[in-house]
Amino acid sequence: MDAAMRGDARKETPRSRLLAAALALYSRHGVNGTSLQMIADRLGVTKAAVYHQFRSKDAILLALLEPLVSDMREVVERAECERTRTAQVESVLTGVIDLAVRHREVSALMQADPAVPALHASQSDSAALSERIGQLLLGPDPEPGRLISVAMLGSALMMTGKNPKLAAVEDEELRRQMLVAARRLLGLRSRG
Amino acid sequence: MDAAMRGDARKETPRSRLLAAALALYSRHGVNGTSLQMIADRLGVTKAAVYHQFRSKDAILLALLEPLVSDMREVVERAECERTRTAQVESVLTGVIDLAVRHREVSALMQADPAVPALHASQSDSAALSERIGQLLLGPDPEPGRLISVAMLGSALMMTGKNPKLAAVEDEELRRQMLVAARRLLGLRSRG
DNA sequence: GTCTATAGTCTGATAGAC
DNA sequence: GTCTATCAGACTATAGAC
Repeated sequence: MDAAMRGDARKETPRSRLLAAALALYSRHGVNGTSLQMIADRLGVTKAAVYHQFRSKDAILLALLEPLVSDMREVVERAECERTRTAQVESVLTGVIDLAVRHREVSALMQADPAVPALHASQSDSAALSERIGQLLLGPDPEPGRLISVAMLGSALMMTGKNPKLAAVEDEELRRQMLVAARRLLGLRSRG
Repeated sequence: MDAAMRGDARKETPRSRLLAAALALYSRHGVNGTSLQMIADRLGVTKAAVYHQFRSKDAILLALLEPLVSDMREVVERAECERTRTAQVESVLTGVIDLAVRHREVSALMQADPAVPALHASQSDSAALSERIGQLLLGPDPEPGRLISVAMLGSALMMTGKNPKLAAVEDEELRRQMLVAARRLLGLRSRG
């Protein structure tokens, strides 16, 4: 794999440092509550230096969301290939929990920040992926109770990683416990 | 009860209309994504007319949160008076679900909007109430699994009401189903 | 890649007439 | 209670020197 690196995970570049700073500020103050000046100040540079890396503020948000959206698409498509309802639910549940844990902050941002739907009105639609995840968990003709359980699960999975009390919990532990709790919430038996 | 009305529920006043407009905009665009001009436009008046009702933008948000914060305090204080752990959990769970359903939009705002913690740094602290709710649900020396279940429950309860798929569900139905789901999530037996 | 400087717009908030 | 008019400051974004 060469210099074309995906997302922000590869190496310490000016771009990746900028994305990390932006994510921290977006998480705390929201996208609309964060100015380019704040991002520049945190990096110790000027606004113009920020604009050298990204052509607009939207582009920064898009770059932050892209790895998560990409992974979401993969999870959804894999789950939709399963042939039994049970296997679909199992696949999407483990997949989404894995996402939510690996991309803790970005998940909460995508779920809760009003700037995200405003942005994706024109871009690769995260809302459509969330919708497909919901459908996979709901199945056909869901009862009201199921509808409500799935709605609760959606918020819980995407927002929980942001909880400061869980900051010290390691990924594997968090993933395992969230899966157990999610199964209880949906009324699934634990896997033997 | 005379003209001194609490919150926004009492009657159709200019003030209550303004709060309703602000809540709708805050829910969709976030507090920081909503300008006073947008609120004024929605009411068909000018910004100056808005400033006649509220001395600042913060004051509008504070007025929106006040009824929820007040009800939260009542729920927490009542639950803390219970003498057994089981009764405490039962009390806080039913109380919070009732809140979250009655104040659907405001609950999501309080839980997720970055403007709320920024505001309550100086005002009657909703964060402290959320903390006490968490403590009541956790109990002393919680295991990691319990910690994570309660974190998930917190997000789920406060955010679920905002879900557009549940907009048509009536309060009583939503309350009942959320209680059942919350009990499953926490591993409590359903009440006979 | 980073800077200074600035354009043009919108922001929250105020003053004062009606 | 609502208006017009205005303020000072912050905002995103651009231009061009180094």
